[in-house]
Amino acid sequence: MLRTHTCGELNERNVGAEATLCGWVWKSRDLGGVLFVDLRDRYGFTQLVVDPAVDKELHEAASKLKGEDVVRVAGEVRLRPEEQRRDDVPTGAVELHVRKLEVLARAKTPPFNLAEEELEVHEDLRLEYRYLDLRRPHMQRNLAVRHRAVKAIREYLSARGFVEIETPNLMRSTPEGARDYLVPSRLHRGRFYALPQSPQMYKQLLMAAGVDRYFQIARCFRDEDQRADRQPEFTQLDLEMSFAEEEDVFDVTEGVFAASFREGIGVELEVPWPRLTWREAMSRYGRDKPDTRFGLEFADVTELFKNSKFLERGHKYAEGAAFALKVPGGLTRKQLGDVEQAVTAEKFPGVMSFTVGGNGEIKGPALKHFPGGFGKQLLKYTKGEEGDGILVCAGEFGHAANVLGTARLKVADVLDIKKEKGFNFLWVTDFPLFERDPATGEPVPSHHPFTSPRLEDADKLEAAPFDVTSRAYDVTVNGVELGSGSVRIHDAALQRRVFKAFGYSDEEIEARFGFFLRALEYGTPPHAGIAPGLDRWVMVMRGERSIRDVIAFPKTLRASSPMDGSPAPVAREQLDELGLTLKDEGPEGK
RNA sequence: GGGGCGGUAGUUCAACUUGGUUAGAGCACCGGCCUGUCACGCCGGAAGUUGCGGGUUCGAGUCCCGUCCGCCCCGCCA
Repeated sequence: MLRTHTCGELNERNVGAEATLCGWVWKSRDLGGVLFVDLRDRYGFTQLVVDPAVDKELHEAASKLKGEDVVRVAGEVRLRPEEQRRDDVPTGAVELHVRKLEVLARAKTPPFNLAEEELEVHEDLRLEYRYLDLRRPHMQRNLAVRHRAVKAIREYLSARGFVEIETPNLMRSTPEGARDYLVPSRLHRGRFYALPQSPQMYKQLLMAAGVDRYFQIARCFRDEDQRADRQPEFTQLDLEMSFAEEEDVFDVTEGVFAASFREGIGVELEVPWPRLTWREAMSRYGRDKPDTRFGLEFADVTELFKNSKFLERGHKYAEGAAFALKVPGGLTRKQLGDVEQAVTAEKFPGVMSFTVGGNGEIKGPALKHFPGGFGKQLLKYTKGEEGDGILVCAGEFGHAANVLGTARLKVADVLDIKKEKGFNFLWVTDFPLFERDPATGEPVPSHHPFTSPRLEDADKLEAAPFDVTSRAYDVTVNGVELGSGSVRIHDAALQRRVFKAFGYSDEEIEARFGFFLRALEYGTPPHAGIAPGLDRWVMVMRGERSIRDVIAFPKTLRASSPMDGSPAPVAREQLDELGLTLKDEGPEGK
């Protein structure tokens, strides 16, 4: 190695020793005589001292160093003068008095300032020069935490008998679900592979293969519109267990998260995690991924709206419900305006706003729509007190809950009560197998078709699909959905019925899933699993707002890469070889 | 597909509300001074197709239209 130590390593114990360091010039302070240079690498930074009185030539060379030059320096480790020691960095007590300097690589002036700790640079610029962006200590830490988390995951699962197995990245396209990324085949003209949206069927086939306990740090691809927490390619911890039920998956998942938080950021998670049924989550928080770091729970006031028009409007197919959200101390006019704006973005139904006046009198413009006893009842349900605000939303169950859920999050936002109060992990269970299309009333699957219904509900699959509860579960933390899983169907006949209930014809079932059903006919054990998204996982660990900050080379929201210019046009010959012609060249032409 | 925010010096921002002479500041960069700094300090300098195209106007960074790029949200993500 060109170095004897890293830049984060030297401390009091090395005083008097000779050391050779390699690293990037970070910040330098030229006092005219003595020159200080902070030399940085992945491990930290060390202050170099160059004294012209010791070596004039060396000092001259050192004073020409610029930010991001890569150098190798050798010298003696000395204690800093007493009053100049820093205890906020591990190397703060010492400095290296340079005797030899070698420039390994010169750097052009970087396009943005790497000495700034904050990430506040236009993101397209950060992505274009990602290798510079990643040099910053903050990003180095993100990469390191991710590595430690993955290492802990592998160790934890391996110790519990899980086997890591790779599954194909070139597979058959399945038009349902997310849009596939397609890969044309050269050897089979006109045919295409798809990149996996998840290894779902493969891992179930591994259960059929007797693997018993499988996991994979799996790359997944979905060609859908992006968000701060969604990338075209992302990583899941995919795992599956045979002869297992919900409790077994919960136990392993809690264990693997606890291990990763311990190893990754030194945080001890409390397990087991609380559980909420989907219905409870919706009725109390208006989300299937509730942020429980603050209260603001709903009161169910459906009873007050019985026989009212509010429950009939906009939900001719589904069950109506009404919820109330008490805001202790109320909201200012501006805060209420912000909340209302957040809610109207979701269109209907609206949120009614009331306030509690002196001697328990309810006030609000919507009051005129209700009979006299309404106010008193509302107060009773919400336990409102003088000065409180009460927001109410009534309509179809899911919509009303969701709209008030949006209001709840905005209220927490404007009152600034979210903060960072640890990690509130939560299981959400008992999802309905089908949701209702609000426009048509038709059943639409709320999970993938391999999710087992509760066996006692299986009879209702055809007659009353909305009454079927699935054995699906989500793991969420602080309002972020980290992953979902389920007990799977392992019986071919039941799987066939569910495919049909999902609306597939016999022909479609055979063409797309025939091989899979066949596997189920050869003795597939009961099995269950889960697939938490690793990017969000690490994002939450690091308190980042975007998964882009925990991915080394992410794409922009438009799925492009400013650094390498992908996606890019390809040569005509490449298309010819694949038997492809373009209908048009796209907006960029060529 | 829809809505919102943004794009001004290498960079982070100001000037835009109310159109008006030469578009400013911090950091970075270049030059000079400075021997214990750690956001070193002081003096000076260079640095701009105001994303791009069009329009209105005597005059546009500023107003209007279009377009590109980035970010945030809705739809979408079985």
